[in-house]
Amino acid sequence: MAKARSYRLLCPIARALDRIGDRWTLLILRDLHAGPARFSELQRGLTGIAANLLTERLAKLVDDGLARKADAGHGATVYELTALGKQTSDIIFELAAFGARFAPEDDIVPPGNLRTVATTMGAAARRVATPEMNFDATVLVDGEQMCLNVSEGSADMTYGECRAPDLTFSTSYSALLALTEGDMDPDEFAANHCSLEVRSPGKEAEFMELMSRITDMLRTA
Amino acid sequence: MAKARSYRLLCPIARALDRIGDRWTLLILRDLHAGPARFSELQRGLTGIAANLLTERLAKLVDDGLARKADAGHGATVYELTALGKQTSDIIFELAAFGARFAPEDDIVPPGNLRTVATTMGAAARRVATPEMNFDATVLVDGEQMCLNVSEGSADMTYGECRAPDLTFSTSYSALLALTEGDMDPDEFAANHCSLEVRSPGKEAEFMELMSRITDMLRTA
DNA sequence: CGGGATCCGTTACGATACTG
DNA sequence: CAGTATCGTAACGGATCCCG
Repeated sequence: MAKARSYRLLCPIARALDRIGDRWTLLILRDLHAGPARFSELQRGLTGIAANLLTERLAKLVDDGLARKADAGHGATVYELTALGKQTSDIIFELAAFGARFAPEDDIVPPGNLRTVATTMGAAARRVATPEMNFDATVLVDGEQMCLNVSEGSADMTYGECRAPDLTFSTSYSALLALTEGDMDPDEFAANHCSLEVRSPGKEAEFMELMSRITDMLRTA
Repeated sequence: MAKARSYRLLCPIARALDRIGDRWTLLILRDLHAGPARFSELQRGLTGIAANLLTERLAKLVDDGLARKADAGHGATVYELTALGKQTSDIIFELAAFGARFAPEDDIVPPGNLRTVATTMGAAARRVATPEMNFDATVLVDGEQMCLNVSEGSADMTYGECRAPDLTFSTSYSALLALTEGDMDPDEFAANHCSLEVRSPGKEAEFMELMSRITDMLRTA
């Protein structure tokens, strides 16, 4: 592997950046935080990353112990975070919270999948979940399925199917964006831009409370 | 200004990285978090950044509203963070906390000044200060002076002189490193590798408690 | 078809030299 | 002191090809 450009400075921030500061690396981590993913799935979510760069970045992440290759059956391999890699969650969240302060530019391109949404909401949920909250929910955004598990003050959001959800929440990406950018108020969102199918009665209050805290936290300042 | 490489993705993390994700930018912010700095002071702290890159990055930070040029008197100009730029403090801290998990490599170069120490300790202090703590301290590391202000649960650490410190704390960078890397235990540090000169009696307990919390938080895992 | 490797034009970086 | 100018080198981005 080519010895990448590195700061090699005696500073913890520089040491962190030597591992995750390269172009694309943090966005790859972002998608991996939504759960294990195949090469092509990552490539799709990162709209426009060159294949060789994705290869190179993944190799470095594996080499540094932040990710690993795993067998997903059927001869397919997936990349997933190691325990060390998962510790980047707070960095990812702080970046998302800071980035949420800026309105999107005009000529932006939407990501090829919504792993970014799962990661951002999951990291936010981890910050605002209370010990009393306890549920599993399917979250559908534009038909893409994610699974939110909350228990004992901890939260985890994965891109993909949910096994035994207490409820299913559906909405659209554009409505979520309008909500966090302050272009739509929460009542309007709750009334006309999402739907809730409850399987375990009583859980919907917990869920909506969490959603409200998440969007508060990610609102454009 | 050359239109820099940018992700232009519909994702808050990408929006953040479009502003602060370029090489060197986060390290420049790191040094600016220690207080206003002149061009040459930044250049020294970043050991080896090319002058044109520093120029370019500073221009972009100013353009994006994270920093500004200010008059420091005597015809000197300094760069300083804006309110928006100060909001990167949590990102910086999370990077430092993550980077602290890795031991320094062998062939690293020490920074030209200790602004990195001021920033890292300041960001950590902001996380662990309690509302009961209230003091101003001069911190001397290898003779470089920094000023730590703590009041009402908030904390701020600036590189430079302190006006009316309640106490003066002296130590060396190598001792601090050994402490956070677990190569020296806190008692040994307190006994033989630092000294404390107290001006306002009673404040030293608060200070040492804060120091202990900071090093706990930054200890290599 | 998924998971890369290889090639090549373009852009950014890094070092040094130079200027107001 | 605070940058600008220049230029060789390394990284990126897009495309194409390879292999199971």
